[in-house]
Amino acid sequence: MVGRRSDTRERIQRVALELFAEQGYEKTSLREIAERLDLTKAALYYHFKTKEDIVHSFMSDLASALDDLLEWGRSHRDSAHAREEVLRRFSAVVAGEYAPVLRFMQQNMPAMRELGVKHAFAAKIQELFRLVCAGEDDPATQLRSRLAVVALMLQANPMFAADPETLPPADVALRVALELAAPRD
Amino acid sequence: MVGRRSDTRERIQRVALELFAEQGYEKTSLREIAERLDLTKAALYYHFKTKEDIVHSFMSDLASALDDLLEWGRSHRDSAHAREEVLRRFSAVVAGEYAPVLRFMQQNMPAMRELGVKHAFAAKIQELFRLVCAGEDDPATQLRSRLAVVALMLQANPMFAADPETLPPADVALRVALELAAPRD
DNA sequence: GTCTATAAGTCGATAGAC
DNA sequence: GTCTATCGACTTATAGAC
Repeated sequence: MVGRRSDTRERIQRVALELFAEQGYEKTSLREIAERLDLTKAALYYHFKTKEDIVHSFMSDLASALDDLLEWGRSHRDSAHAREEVLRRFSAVVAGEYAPVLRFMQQNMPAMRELGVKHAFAAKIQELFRLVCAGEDDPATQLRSRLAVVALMLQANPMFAADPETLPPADVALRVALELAAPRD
Repeated sequence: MVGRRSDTRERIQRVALELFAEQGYEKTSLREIAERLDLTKAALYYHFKTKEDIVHSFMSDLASALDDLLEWGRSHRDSAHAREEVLRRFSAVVAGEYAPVLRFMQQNMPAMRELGVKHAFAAKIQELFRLVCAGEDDPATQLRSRLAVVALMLQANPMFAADPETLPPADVALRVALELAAPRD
């Protein structure tokens, strides 16, 4: 609030995220983002140094949220309850305010690679896998643990919804994820 | 074999598929594809009318394979054994010769939408979901059925592999998919 | 079938006025 | 903070020689 003369910067972020996810990063031009906001390209360049900079701005927010999550997970290792809580918190991240960012990523993997943000994100997801599978080395158990995480991420992807128009409720995805990560009997 | 003067057309398809999956459809120029094959752009235009045409050429091959699969599934409805066989055949498709096409799709969803091939593919996946979940309407059961399909599709996506460099063996993915689609006890 | 050359357009980014 | 105007570097696609 303090010192904020206008919200143009955040409006650019929101519109860019939406268009990048819908049409793809490369296919979305700065001209199109500017037109949507009744601005010119030059105005965009006042708020962001480059087109890539817009992506970095919201990717670093997500990275911080994931780092907090992983830090909590690391400090509560080797507890079944903690593994469940990690899934719960991850579900809250991907279904909450960061859902548009998750959607952008799933729709723009090649762009993420070129912008140099894919590797860092992949590393965080890999650590999440390790926290959830908790040292189990049976390949099937590991795959189920990864699917638990995927079940939550897929909430941001309309393609895999039951009804293509309506994403499944977050609590269903969380319940299925928890049972996938639970030890077999 | 008969009538094939050269294999240039297939070499273009293979290289384009690889580059599209790696760098993205928009980011890959016809110049780059031509250079990789020691050809010129103009030579590409002899074999394909447009850049979009290259994509359509391998997407229609995959569509035929999926249509065969769905046709078989429709004619063997309401049998648990048939539902398992559908998953087995789908696994063979996505882990076999069509794996590069699946990988292209997962990396280029926005491009697929714009090329007008996304909707047809999404419809086939939705029908596959319906065949696998076999009329169950419990949301959790439906989500598990979708995850069975996703477990198989993810074989084409290195991001979700246990070891980022090595995709999990197809038989593990199939086994987990089968148990996800099986009725609960 | 493959080439050279070029048309026609879009893009990201910058300079400088206000 | 936002504008107009522009630059240079691409891109897809075509024409026509060989």
